[in-house]
Amino acid sequence: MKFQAPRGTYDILPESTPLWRWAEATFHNVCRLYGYQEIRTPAFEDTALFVRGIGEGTDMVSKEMYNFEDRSGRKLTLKPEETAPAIRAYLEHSLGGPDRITRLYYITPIFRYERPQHGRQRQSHQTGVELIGSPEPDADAEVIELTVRWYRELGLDNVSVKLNSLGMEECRKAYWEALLEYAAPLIKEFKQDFRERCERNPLRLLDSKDEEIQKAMHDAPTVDAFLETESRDHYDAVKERLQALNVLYEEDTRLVRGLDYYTKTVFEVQSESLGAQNALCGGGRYDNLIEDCGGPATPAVGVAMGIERALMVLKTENRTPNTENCPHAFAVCLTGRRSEFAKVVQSLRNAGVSVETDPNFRSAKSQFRQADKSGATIAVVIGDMELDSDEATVKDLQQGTEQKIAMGTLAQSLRNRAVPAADE
RNA sequence: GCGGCGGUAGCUCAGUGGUUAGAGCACCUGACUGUGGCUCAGGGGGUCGGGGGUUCAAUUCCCCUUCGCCGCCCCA
Repeated sequence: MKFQAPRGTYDILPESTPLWRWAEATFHNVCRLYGYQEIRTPAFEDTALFVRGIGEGTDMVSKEMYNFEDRSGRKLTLKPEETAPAIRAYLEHSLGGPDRITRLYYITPIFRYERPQHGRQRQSHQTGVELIGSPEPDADAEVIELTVRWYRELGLDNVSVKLNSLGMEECRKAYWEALLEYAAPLIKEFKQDFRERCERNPLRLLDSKDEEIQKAMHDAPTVDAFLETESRDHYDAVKERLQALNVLYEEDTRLVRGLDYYTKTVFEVQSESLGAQNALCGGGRYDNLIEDCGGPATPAVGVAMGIERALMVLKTENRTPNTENCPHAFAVCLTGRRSEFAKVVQSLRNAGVSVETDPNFRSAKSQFRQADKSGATIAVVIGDMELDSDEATVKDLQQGTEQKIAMGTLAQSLRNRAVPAADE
């Protein structure tokens, strides 16, 4: 085999596309319940958009981006996330304003140059929403509740949200310093690369999986002590709203997200069935991003959910729904008069009956075998006999029974037996 | 980017330093000159991931590479 999908990419084959369409359809429906409108943006953007939006020091920007130059030297990047592009489009087309509420949602591939492993690809797919224009805790709660609702619709009904508040810039700075101060005596013993990471973002000290570091940081100061009143009140109100809505959450003062733009609320949903890549989604408030992208100061909150990871959990928990996509009828051709056969099939399709055929016109046995395997519930037999008598032979593939039906009423008769069409 | 494990048919996997590399499932054909699922008989399909080395001889041993998996980092 000469060609294969590039490293970290993979094909979604016909056996699983119905599952994907189902997952996406549930997301479209959930978003509609809240009045979110879909947005689709290009696969690539100016590199600077991500550097600005996500933060220069983040791993995502410093080592995970697919950067390239086009023929005229423009610096471009395959999008590693959708929030920055969505905000760019929002500003570029004036979809809202600081005094208006704008609700956007998306389903998109994203690209990150990482070492692939289970649950982590170089191209993956995310659903997500952005609620723009509200500083209120009710907006945070809406986004979190929407997230949980999608998981529930997918059949993951016991997800628990990890919740934290990072506060605003001032308090974050103070907290960073306190953290570094606490860790100063320990930090010398850490490995070089980890030390550097801590200098870029001391919050990294908190969520390391290294046991030594975890032990050392056990008694480290936590953010909540540093939250200024406004963030404190906001955080309390978010929790109160979630309680009112019966959304389960766990406070986690160690919850840190890898993107610089978050302010105040951050949240994540995790699953044990995922292994090391245990995050199902990540989100939070980003009150400064829009201004940083050149727009007017506008508060916003959003979430991004990994489609692969949601499907992985369904799979490991054996809860994938039955989403097969079968033709309704299989037309068996037992005549050399192929044009006449083709016209019968066409008339059925014109009437909305899905019909599969064997373009190779193999033996009757073979065509019935194919009909069986296609999943069709009905075989329509068209041979010389049928064409001459103007009556099709219709076989029920489950029962094995046959009957003659006049060509004129064939389509109507098949439609009456039709299973409900797959929702599109 | 770092460390560890792996790659034999479309899929799941046997196998051996030495003739034409196997099984199950899947696929195709036939047993019925126009009838599927069950059964039976036959058939197609593999550069043993790729390259190099050791050897009289490599799918098997060694090195490199590629892809996957696990962990770290990080994240969806």
